[in-house]
Amino acid sequence: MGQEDTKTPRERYRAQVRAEIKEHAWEQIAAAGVPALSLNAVAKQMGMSGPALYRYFASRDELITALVRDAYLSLAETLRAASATGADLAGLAHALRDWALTDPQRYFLIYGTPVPGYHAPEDTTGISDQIMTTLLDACAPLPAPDRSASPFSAHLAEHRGWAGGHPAPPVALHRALTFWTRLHGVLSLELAGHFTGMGFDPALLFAAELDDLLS
Amino acid sequence: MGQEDTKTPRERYRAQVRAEIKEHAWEQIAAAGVPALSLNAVAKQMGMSGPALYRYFASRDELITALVRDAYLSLAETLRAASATGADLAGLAHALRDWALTDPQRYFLIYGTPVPGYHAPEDTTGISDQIMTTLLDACAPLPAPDRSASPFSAHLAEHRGWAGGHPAPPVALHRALTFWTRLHGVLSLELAGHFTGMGFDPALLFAAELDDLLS
DNA sequence: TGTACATCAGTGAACGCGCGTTCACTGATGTAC
DNA sequence: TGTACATCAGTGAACGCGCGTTCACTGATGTAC
Repeated sequence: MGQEDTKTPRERYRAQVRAEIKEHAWEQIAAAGVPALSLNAVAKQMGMSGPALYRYFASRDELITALVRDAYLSLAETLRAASATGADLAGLAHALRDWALTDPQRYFLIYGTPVPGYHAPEDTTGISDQIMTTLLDACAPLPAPDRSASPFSAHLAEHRGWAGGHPAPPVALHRALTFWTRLHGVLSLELAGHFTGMGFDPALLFAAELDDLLS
Repeated sequence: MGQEDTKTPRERYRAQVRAEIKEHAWEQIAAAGVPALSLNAVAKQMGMSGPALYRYFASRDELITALVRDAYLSLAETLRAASATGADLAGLAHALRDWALTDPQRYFLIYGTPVPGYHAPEDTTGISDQIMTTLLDACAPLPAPDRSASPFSAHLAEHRGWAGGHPAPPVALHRALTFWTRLHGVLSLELAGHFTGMGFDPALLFAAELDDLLS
């Protein structure tokens, strides 16, 4: 029953073409957003005929699902890698910001406007658990904030299912959550261009929010 | 040169049909998002032929632009009305949350994923100025926060163009900005469904963020 | 090493669809005398 | 109050388009003996 651990040339080729398709799909998304993603356009860009792509993705939706999963994985891996090289919470914050600025539409594919009917594939919950674990690991060693434990921290202590059994204290749970929501708040508005023309430096606002999280 | 102040029946009729078109457009957007908005589908829903809508909107883009402006106006008016009835910053926060929960896709039409090419019409900047003024009015009378003035507040003091000449002190500018970004962070993640299955109560998280803003 | 066969990537034609938008028109509503 | 004319809302046909997707096929790549 020994399974072959080396991929056949065909398998390698398939994986490579799949990757190339996703590459071009990302370019299209970056240029005009998800709604403009078209299988035929991707095929044309690759010098192939439209139907050829159906050897690699069963449908447009399956391609998008693969892109969503890849985006999630990329973010989780980016944070995990930063954490592995000794980054603290501030390091994670900047890794997150850099990742988001690299490709705003990739960020929005995860955290942007949801399509009312669509539900993300199930395995993304596992990946966001992994992200949460990385955040909680970075929050746990921090000293408790100035203010005494909030009522919401108490609420979190009783509803910590999302932490996946992580032994972080309530204040760490609270901090990880606000790390997520506050930085998302600043980042998403910045990426969407809502700060342009306002005059201040978005990077400084981000830094200020981060500072507040660490205090 | 006296201009008639009473609208002709035809003008009244036109305004009413325009409103009805937008009404149906909102229903479609609520059901399947902006990309699914189709002039023909709206017309069919109204029992009209497709081309008839071109008497009221020059193109699909112009209809969307009108919807964006209406959404902005609705939010600004909601906050202004709350403020006029004596609401403090906490009152504005809850008015904002209620407004967003009423129609998530309307919220996302303003603050959601941007379409790379598209730029909002210019008059929206005037409306968001109005929103900012309402926020600043509510922030001005609050006592300075515990922590001393942050470096970012100093930065804002020198880059206060977005405040439209409002005489609020730097800490108020900072508070109005974080009011916006933090509540948007919590709200947008909640509306996008990123909290579902996590176990905690999004309303309590919102309240906790608001509490922190007021301290 | 060479031949016979199976696998499978990619093509081209075709389908049905709904989209935004134009155009020439009909018929009702409003205006002027 | 009645007639003649202008305005304009709405229709139906039509255009061109690009989409996702299917299908029967060709030809190259890999496998088995």
